[in-house]
Amino acid sequence: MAWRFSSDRPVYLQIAQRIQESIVSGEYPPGSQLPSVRQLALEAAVNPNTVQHAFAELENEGIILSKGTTGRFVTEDVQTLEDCRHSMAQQLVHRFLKDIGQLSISAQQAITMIEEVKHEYP
Amino acid sequence: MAWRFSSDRPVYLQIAQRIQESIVSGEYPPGSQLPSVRQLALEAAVNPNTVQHAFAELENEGIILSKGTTGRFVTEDVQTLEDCRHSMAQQLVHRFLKDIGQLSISAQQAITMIEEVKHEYP
Amino acid sequence: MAWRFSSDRPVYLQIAQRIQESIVSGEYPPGSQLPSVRQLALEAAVNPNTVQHAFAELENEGIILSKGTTGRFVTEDVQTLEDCRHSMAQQLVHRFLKDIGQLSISAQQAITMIEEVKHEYP
Amino acid sequence: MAWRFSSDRPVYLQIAQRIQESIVSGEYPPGSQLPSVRQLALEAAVNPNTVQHAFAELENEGIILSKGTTGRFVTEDVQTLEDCRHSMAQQLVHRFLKDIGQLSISAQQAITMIEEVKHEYP
DNA sequence: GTGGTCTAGACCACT
DNA sequence: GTGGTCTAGACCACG
Repeated sequence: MAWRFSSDRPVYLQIAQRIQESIVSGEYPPGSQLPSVRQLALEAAVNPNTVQHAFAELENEGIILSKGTTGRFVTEDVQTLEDCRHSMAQQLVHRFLKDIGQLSISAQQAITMIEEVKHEYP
Repeated sequence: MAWRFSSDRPVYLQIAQRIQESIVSGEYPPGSQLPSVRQLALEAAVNPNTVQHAFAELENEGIILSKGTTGRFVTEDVQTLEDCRHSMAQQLVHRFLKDIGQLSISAQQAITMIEEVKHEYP
Repeated sequence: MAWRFSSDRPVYLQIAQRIQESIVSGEYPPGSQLPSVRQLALEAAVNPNTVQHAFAELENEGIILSKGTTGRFVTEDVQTLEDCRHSMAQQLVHRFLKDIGQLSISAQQAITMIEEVKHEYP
Repeated sequence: MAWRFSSDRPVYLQIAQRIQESIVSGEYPPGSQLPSVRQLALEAAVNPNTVQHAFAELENEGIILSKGTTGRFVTEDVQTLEDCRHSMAQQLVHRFLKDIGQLSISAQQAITMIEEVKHEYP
């Protein structure tokens, strides 16, 4: 079944991000093989070129690498993956503080709100 | 200039949310008049019916009210607005904790990350 | 008139290299505008997508940047350009020493040969 | 496995050059027999006539000679081989100085760069 | 069957 | 007119 894409960002970036999320969340461990371009294209219901573009993006960031005709693999460089995870997290934090700031809620107040519900999260 | 809408939710809800954000952020103070359906429809480049639908949604939540042919106004009931602001904030908090949790980052760690950057936010 | 491409490397890389050479040689000074994708595609007699790919490569290296719909420009960061020039030169040096080494000529002998003809070069 | 040829020069010249390189690099010593036309044609995946043409070129330069039906042999005239090696080397030197000159690097600077890395080469 | 490259042509937004 | 994105489909080299 086709994936859902929002229309405000390029599809290839959304695909790249989904793959990236799958990688940092451990779905594809370091060194493991990723789905093929064609398979992902089928799954996401987009053109193979679009998936290629997405992979190129991730290869550029160094978190995946292409082994010629064998397929694409998650990097085994755990440090790179860790850096990636950290930068994604920081991005989420900044976006959160910006969004909640527009509701006139300070970072300190946000922390308080998190304290109140944090028991619901691991 | 047409607004940008993501394709995964009804446009009228996205419009409603934007108006709601404008209200709780103080752009439209309590008791103030909102733009007309036609003006908003023009601005967002959507059908006036869609804006109408969005307004109905907000009226339903009680944060705006229609004064017949005079136009639509933000409620003067500060408590309602405050409730709305609070629920929006809580929604942001939960979504944030869910998203960052997928990066294997606990709520406590999230707080630590916020502490580190909170000086950048008011 | 169509450019000439060797068949042993991707066309988009050859285009990227030609542009890069034009930039470091000063044909396109720092901050200057580059030809448009379509114009280059016409000139090189290739598909616009191929030129796009070439530009993306250079943008990736940071020596050019895209100003939205205004066009593409050479970076004004002279240091980046200098780094680029230096790395290209080193690449030439290594390839030269490798090639001439296959003729059983040592680096020292190569230097001697250059000394003998260097008056012909500025 | 077919050889790779660039499309900007006649294939027979490219084959001639490869053979020439193999000879001056010592792969085929003075007086030794060269592979047959048919074998080379197979190896390079080209028409035997093309290889014939390449051999004629080298025969013309005097670095190989045909012994009737026995096959083709590298000349035993070491001086001819030496001349050939020298002219190939000079060609490399001139091309190197031209290329690196386009990066605004003088012959003298080129020598300096070679000095810095020459320990990596025999 | 894999990734990679390239073409042809389309649509979009305007940084 | 610009860059950017996307589709559809083709060919290649590699094992």
